[in-house]
Amino acid sequence: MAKTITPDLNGPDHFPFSEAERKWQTRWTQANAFQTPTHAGENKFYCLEMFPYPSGKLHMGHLRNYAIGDVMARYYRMKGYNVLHPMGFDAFGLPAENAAIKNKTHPADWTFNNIDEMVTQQQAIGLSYDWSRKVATCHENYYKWGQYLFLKFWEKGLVYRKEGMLNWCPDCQTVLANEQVVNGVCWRCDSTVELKNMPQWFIKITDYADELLADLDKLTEWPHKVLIMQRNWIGRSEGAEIYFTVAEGDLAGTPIPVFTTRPDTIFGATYMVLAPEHALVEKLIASSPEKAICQAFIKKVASMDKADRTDDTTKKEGVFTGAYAINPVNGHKIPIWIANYVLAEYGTGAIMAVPTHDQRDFEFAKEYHLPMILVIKPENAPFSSADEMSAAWTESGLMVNSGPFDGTPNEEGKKKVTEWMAAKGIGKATVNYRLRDWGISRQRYWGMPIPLIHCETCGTVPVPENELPVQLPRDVEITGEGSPLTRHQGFRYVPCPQCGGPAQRETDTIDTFWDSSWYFLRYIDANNTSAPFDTTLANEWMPVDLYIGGVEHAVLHLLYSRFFTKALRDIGLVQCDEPFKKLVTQGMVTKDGAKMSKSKGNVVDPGEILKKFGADAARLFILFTSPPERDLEWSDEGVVGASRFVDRVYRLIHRYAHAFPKAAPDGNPSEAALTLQRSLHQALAAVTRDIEERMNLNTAIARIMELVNEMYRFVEQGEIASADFPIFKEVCDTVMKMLSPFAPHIADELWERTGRNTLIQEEAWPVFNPDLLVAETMKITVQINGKVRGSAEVPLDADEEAIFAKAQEDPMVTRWLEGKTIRRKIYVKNKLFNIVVS
RNA sequence: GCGAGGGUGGCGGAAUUGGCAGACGCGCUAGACUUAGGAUCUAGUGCCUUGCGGCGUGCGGGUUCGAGUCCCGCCCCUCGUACCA
Repeated sequence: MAKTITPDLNGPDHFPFSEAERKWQTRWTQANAFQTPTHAGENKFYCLEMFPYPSGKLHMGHLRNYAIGDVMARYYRMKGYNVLHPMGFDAFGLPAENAAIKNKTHPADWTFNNIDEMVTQQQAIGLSYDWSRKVATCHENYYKWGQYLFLKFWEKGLVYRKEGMLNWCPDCQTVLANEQVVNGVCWRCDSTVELKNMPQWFIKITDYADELLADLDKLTEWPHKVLIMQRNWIGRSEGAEIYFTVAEGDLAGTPIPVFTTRPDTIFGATYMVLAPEHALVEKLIASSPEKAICQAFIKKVASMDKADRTDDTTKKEGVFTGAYAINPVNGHKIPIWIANYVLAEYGTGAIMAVPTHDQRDFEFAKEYHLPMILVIKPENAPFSSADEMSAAWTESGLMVNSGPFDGTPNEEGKKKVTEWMAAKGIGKATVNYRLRDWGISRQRYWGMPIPLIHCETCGTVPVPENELPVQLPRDVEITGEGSPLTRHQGFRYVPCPQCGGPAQRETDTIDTFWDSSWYFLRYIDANNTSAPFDTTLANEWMPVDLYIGGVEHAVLHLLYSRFFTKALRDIGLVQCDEPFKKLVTQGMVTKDGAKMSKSKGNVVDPGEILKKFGADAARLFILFTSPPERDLEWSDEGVVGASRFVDRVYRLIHRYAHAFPKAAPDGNPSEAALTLQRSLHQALAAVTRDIEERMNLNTAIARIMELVNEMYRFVEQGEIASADFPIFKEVCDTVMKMLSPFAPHIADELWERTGRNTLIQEEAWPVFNPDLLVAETMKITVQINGKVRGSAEVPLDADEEAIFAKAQEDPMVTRWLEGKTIRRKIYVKNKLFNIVVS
């Protein structure tokens, strides 16, 4: 009678997750299990999830984001990498001020309380962060260095001040953020929001436009979608600036530059259009008979909010100014119009209109009966003059009616015309960007004070480095109207650092995107008190190897961070050109097909799920249900499935745990055990590849589930032969290890139950044995005319003849071959055998 | 309009380079057990057909021994963007 191992069926049927979570989270903390070494060393992996705004409550999107990051961090730790996996809080911003008004709390108290609550929730998920590196952007120790970097940007000439358009509520007497303008009216008092010109601080991100665009090509591990969004956002277009001039009157000869991407059509410019806000408009209409009509039109356009004005259902409208311009290439006198379809912010705010070759100009010209001249004529054109055109021709063709350029292919003409104009001094080649400089001034309290002082005699003076931080005063009155800092006498009125005379502090705070543009560098050296971060350490750890977050940050945050990195490189603080090597944009978590939101009432609180099913089940479900990049539909039933799986694993291993310590080789293992061992190595190979190469965490989990199902089939009889037990133990141990990045609590719990006194995460990620991946025989699918009709079990690497012979033993195959002539045999090695018959 | 992504069972999703479509999970059906639980276990579960078999990856064509996968032409959905001169 062979010796056997009997299961202990008295153990618990369910994984006691509450106790286990408490126990292991405490142990991990006590052991400093996730503390990252200061230096990156040979093998480093910087794994980062976008830090949250501390609203006080985690939502499913957070859970998903952190679960994905945690699996990757834990996996690479087991692979022997030094893993930097930090967490922090993007803690400045408007909600804190709103809460302050609503609840009569101080923004600082509200924010720090929320941070504490969120940390508690994050810890409850079992996330493996190095908490000693936690940052909060509203903390003095952080924003001191944000101010320091601001001064470095200042020295580098990247900061300037100019008038900028802001949303202004005339009733509240305050500047509003774009988000506070709802359908063109103030969110609080419903009065119509005006655009107001106010001096603001800007950062010269446009200096880096070309590099930001060109280096997108280096980001080979970013989602294609994000690269395209950034490319469009930067919006580079090559073209020409052409100087039209005012034809007559007081302003005669005054240049009106236009930007065009179609210099080849310049001979077809039959009128020009200025944006209603164009600086020259007021002067042009001053003595015009059309003055009143123009002023009414300008007022009408100004009162429209931007969304309405740019809506594609809005009709193109315009009025004649009464003034004329000279087309510099042919001296033609053309009328100057103003119209709603020309934008002040793009190009020069003025266009030359070529109705024959621009659809918008075409429609406008038809509407207002403006002249048209055909200047690009395609071969076999269905029209021979402008009158016959039913739409603008925007494709290629030969230039006509274009003086010296007649007959030139228009693509060639673009360059030739530009050179010709440049030689005559009436135009030049130019590159235009949609990207504009970054306006960073915010007339708010809860943000980083901008470290500048305005002195009547010295002008704008930076706060000396040794006086940083410029502290955000606590004793302020927050009413929601105006900036509290302007009312704070002690903060506002200070002596000039240069001349000692009376001066005023800048009372604007900085855009919170400033804070989030360099936090990944601070994590590297989070407790440094003499610099924002140590450059040597930053060079060791950067770039972030894996950055995970929502796609909603595709342009702003991710563009600003890229810009910051490049600027800091030029300042000499880091070496890398790009901050994030691989970017993963996780999909939304939806319920009933819609994004979870309070207004839709479809919010599922992760806290409830954690309480009910435990952290491991919650993590497994959210990772298993959808691949990271796709949207995830929440299902209450689905999480039950994950919880069942956790219990299944727990029961299976727990029942045999007693035998683990004394497991020893004892005779030859059975065929069934060897098969199980082979499945293990196949699963391990697949899981490793799924995590590391494809980041398909859903299929990785599926493979582990499959293996566990097979283990259950193996132990169906309950007893395991002693000879088989070492293999069974190997399978269990590997399952625990493979599971540990996904479900760390149960992994450590079972690791302990099976007699270990180490943490499972200290184990190396198991390596599969290629020799164990394949069996001695293989099953070849047999097709006849491409349809599966049978199979052939043959020795490994059997040749074609052998397989064909074996295939004919299958009665189904013989039946389908009967009376047919074999035309062809196709063998796909180790996979499939197709017999073509007729 | 433009740009990008996607369309596979009742549902979420698998299918690595063209090679057994539907892994894994949910749900459902039947049964076992029972301290009656959101417990556990067993069997089944794409559609049509009594069976043989046939049909099946948005639609229509094509290439191929073989197509969810490649090519051509459509349709639909989601996201981003929006008069960018």
